[in-house]
Amino acid sequence: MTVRVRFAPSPTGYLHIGGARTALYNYLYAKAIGGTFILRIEDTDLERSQAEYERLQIDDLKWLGIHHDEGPDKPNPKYAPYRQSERSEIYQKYAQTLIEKDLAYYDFCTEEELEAMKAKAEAEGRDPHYEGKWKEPQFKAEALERVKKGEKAAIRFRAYKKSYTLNDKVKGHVTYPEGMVGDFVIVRSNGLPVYNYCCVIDDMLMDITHVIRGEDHLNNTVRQLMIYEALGAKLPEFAHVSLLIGHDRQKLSKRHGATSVNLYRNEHYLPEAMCNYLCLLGWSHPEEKDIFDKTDLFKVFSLDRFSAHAAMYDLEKLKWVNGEHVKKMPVSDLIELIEKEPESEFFKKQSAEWKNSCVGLLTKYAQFVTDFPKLVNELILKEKPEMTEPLKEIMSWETTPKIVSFISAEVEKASSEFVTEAELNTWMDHVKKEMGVKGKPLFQGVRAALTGHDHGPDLKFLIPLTPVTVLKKRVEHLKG
RNA sequence: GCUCCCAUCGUCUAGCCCGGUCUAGGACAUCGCCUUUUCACGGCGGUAACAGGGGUUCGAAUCCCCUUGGGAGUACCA
Repeated sequence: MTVRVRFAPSPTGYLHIGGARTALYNYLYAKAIGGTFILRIEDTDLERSQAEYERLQIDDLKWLGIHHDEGPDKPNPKYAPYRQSERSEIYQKYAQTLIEKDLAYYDFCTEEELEAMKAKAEAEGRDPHYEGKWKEPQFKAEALERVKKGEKAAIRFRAYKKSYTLNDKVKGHVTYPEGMVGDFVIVRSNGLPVYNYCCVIDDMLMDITHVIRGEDHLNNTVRQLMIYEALGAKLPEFAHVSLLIGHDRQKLSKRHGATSVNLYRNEHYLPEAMCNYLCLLGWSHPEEKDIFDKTDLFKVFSLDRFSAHAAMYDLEKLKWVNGEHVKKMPVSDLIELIEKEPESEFFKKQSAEWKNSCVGLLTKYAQFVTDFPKLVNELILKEKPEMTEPLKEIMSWETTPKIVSFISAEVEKASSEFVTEAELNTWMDHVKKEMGVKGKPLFQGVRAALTGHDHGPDLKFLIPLTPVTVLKKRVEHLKG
């Protein structure tokens, strides 16, 4: 039997970091084992669901390189449709069967009655389980009659009075004691089914073999276990992955800042880096690697390397992972990405040789693709760098003004667009031999004259990348 | 409140299932050193953890119990 896994988001907002991680785990498992990855849309909460979010989430998934084999846009006739809002008849049909078998019943209680019941139970120290009259068999005929007349009623599942044990792939044996949940609603009075119910119907009908999802569903699983039992359906394997938490150790949510994938996408993080980092939160590589790509994961991903405790989302490490992926990327790919960045007009106009050399030099300093245009602007194109304290210090040395006027004259003489490394060496040699300056005053002086900075990348690579026109302006600026 | 889950460096984690090889390994961050005629890059190294208490055992990070702490769920949300 082939493995079938699913990611089932609710289109109530942007794709969340945590959702992306869950989707990734499902996707990786399917790929690693030769299974099928299904995307199902859980839009039964009509008030909060929006079609636009479905599109946006699928788009973010695509960006991350998490591609589904089946879904609303790629239906397999055997399992379609993939939106819960389009599966109402199916849920209704099964609900009817459950009622016929007395495994569920209609409930006409109003919200107020329910709340009163709950308050009373709490006051008496009992679990707030449903104790309305409609669960009694003698009211079944009346209920059926009222429904036939068109009266609205919720459908409630008759919870089994027994304990359950789940053998979870991450948590091990989880025991749900008897009476943990009371009779719960599976279909709302407006006719729409509820998550814990349609989730089971769909997983059953879609032949889902492994349910990989967040730990926030762990307690709910007992309800689902009951429905599986009532339906006589085969249980899938469950893997409840630990939650992602923020710096306050609370479940990661909007108030923790950037938690939606599109934000990182907008900031031009590399999708491979996002996947790499997300995968690392709660899962470990068998060889203890920190940096890897999907091709590697397809070979080694398995469900037995999850950690059971929550993982704190740490932007610092994400940034580092992104930097590692930037460094790993082929130069030609990197150039292509840099050219898509805003403010890279100058970069685009340069020769292939210049670009290669530039990327080769700046990669060490860049953690993001967006850093390249910034570094080019700062290190190569800036004509009037600020007079910083360390720079003032260098200017105060008695040798520096002499170096500056020498360099100034040389730069004025230069006729080509760029200075070559050989030319730069000649200048350095001159300062060294004719002016008798060496060591720190030599290098720092030349650096100050040509870059207007006290630090930065190696001069012999940096200066040949800098237009002579810029060099001229810098020396002028420094002298003035 | 009740129920469930969890507990190794500041953070992500390896080790735990199958006790000894763990004076607990790696990574991020942090600090220091080296190299570099400058500045970097880089290299090397340091600080830093088995929540606490009981058992079991010749021996426990690893098995059991309790305490504490954290998280989640407890909806006609998903």
